[in-house]
Amino acid sequence: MATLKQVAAHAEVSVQTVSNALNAPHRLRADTLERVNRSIELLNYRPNRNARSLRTSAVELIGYCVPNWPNQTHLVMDQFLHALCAAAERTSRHILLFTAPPGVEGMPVYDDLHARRLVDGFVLSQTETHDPRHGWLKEQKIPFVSFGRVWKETTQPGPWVDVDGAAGSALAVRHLHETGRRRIAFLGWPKTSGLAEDRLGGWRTQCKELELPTTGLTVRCVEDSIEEGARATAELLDSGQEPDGIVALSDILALGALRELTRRGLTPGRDVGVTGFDDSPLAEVVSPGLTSLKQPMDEIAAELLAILTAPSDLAHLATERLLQPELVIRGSSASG
Amino acid sequence: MATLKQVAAHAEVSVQTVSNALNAPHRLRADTLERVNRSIELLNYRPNRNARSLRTSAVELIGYCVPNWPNQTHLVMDQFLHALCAAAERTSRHILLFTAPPGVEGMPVYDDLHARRLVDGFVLSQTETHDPRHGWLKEQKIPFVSFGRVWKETTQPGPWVDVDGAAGSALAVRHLHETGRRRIAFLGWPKTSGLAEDRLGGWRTQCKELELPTTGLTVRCVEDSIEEGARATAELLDSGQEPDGIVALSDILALGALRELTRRGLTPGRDVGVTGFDDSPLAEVVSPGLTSLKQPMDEIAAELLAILTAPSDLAHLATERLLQPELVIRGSSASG
DNA sequence: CGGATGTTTTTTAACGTTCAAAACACCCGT
DNA sequence: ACGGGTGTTTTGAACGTTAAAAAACATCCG
Repeated sequence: MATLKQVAAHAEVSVQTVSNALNAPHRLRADTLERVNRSIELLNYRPNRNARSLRTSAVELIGYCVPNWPNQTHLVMDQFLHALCAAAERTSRHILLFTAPPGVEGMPVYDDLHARRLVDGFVLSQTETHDPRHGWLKEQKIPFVSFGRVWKETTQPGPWVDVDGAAGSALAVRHLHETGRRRIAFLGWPKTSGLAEDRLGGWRTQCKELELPTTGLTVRCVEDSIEEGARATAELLDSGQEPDGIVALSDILALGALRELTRRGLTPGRDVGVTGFDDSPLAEVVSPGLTSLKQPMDEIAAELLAILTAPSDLAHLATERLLQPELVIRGSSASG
Repeated sequence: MATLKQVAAHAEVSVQTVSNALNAPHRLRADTLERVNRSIELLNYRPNRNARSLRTSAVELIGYCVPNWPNQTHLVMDQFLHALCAAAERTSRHILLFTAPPGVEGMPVYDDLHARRLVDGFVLSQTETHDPRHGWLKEQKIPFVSFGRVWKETTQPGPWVDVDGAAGSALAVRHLHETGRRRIAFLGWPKTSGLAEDRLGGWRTQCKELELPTTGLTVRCVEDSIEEGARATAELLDSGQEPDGIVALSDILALGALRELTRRGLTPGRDVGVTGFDDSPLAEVVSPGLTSLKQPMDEIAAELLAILTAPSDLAHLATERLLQPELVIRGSSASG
């Protein structure tokens, strides 16, 4: 494995000159640069990242804790990871995975990774209502950025990127309204989830704006399962509210809605329009296809990395980014 | 951030002694060790991994290419990653993610990561029929281990760990047989997939052994979707073969089967037993729950890491490990 | 007490890179 | 011819660690 020294010897220049050829080529005379580059090419030289990191004390690795507790966002985690990786690579960084217990128990792990210089900073996701990580990391002055707001806190420590769930629900409501629905229900989760409240709020606001009814049109599901979505839908259909549209808080719940509708001989998309959230692989694979709100993963990842890798003198700018989801329309909400 | 030097000064020993306290404590006199450890504790010292890696030329990072092409195993990717991470950490290693184009196009990326010393080696997954990576990496003498065999090759370059798909199918068939089914069908994929042939073979062999019929009881689905699974199931039901059990090659296809059965007024689990593959999160969340073959992720990850981190003098031992899937029984195969 | 033996600790020299400063080369105007 | 600038290249030191060798220190035994 060639080193700078060997390249330098081959090109008959000093070691530093080769280093400059790579990191500050404008400093070299054109002919020297070319000669050095030829030697680099010829010897198939690649800089040793450990030596570089030791010297510059920047490892260009970003830690991401791979979640293991069961959760709704798992179905799109691979999309997120891929986007995150790709975005990192665009700034010549990489993602380092690790596991940590949830909550404050996990903090030593974050601390350790940073202290041993395995990572420069962290991307947090799976943000929870009283997530202790943000405050702790900020206090330790460890760089991080959060995918997802810490809900119910008036001001959140540190930078974040999130998707506007309220706007997403509103988008779904408008779409169902445009396709002729007038009694649009919402399948949600208990109040404890900030995410759920956000999406619910968007549904309510948009319904009000369009002068659509909301009372009796919301059901809270106790867990994120197809079964529970079906049960909630049944409850809705039996309540006499006669919904002709259903905005579900997750694709899984929406799948439950589809199943219950089908079971009752109703045709999703024709009789009742249904939308889900997150545009998981399932949405495409189910029949009729499930209309769903796609999170702009590439944009999210790009923003996360932009914030994390911003030079520290700009670190105060634009550290809170609320991105818009996109409605992917499929058969489940075909014109009614 | 404390360094060895500072700890050494504090404990009034040489730098090397502190290093030894961490890497070869048996070499120190008990009282010295204790004194050094106190200083380490007090100064909250953590070794700088870059400096260590530079010196020892081992980074203790393992590369894993995050797949982006649509594929059946995505639904359990998060489980796999979590298991892999945890296994890596048990040997004080970590997983580094990267993206690369599929096939031979991606080889420069692997090469680069290794040459720049970002990783010690690789875990490959998403193994394809004519996967060029294995041969290439072996030729380059870059350490790797494959999750999944390269199919249709008599001898595969390099070590691998895989799950015995044939045994899995056989397990499903035996289970359906034990619960009273006698006409067990198989929902598969086209012949081009080695994985599909493996699982199909297991079904056929086990059926023969139990003297169950096989002719006319297999359908090949052209893609891995619920729709296609339902279509195939319909085809099966219309063929006059009257299957009372269905072994599906994936959870998604099995879901299609469940849907088609329900649509026809048949009760999955009572009238027809259905099993899927991979025990994705869906299997649990659907109703009735889907009986499915769980891949032993923790064991897989542990084996992958054991092979990858084996001292090179043992590298020839046990580098091919075929693990057994486990049948997770749920409502879809309740006693007939 | 002197040496042999074994244990513990220190010294020296790397690993491969980049930073800061110094050295060198060249051109220009006076 | 000389001082000053500008552009290019080299020198020396440092980043924090560990391997190998050397040195220092104990211990034991005859």
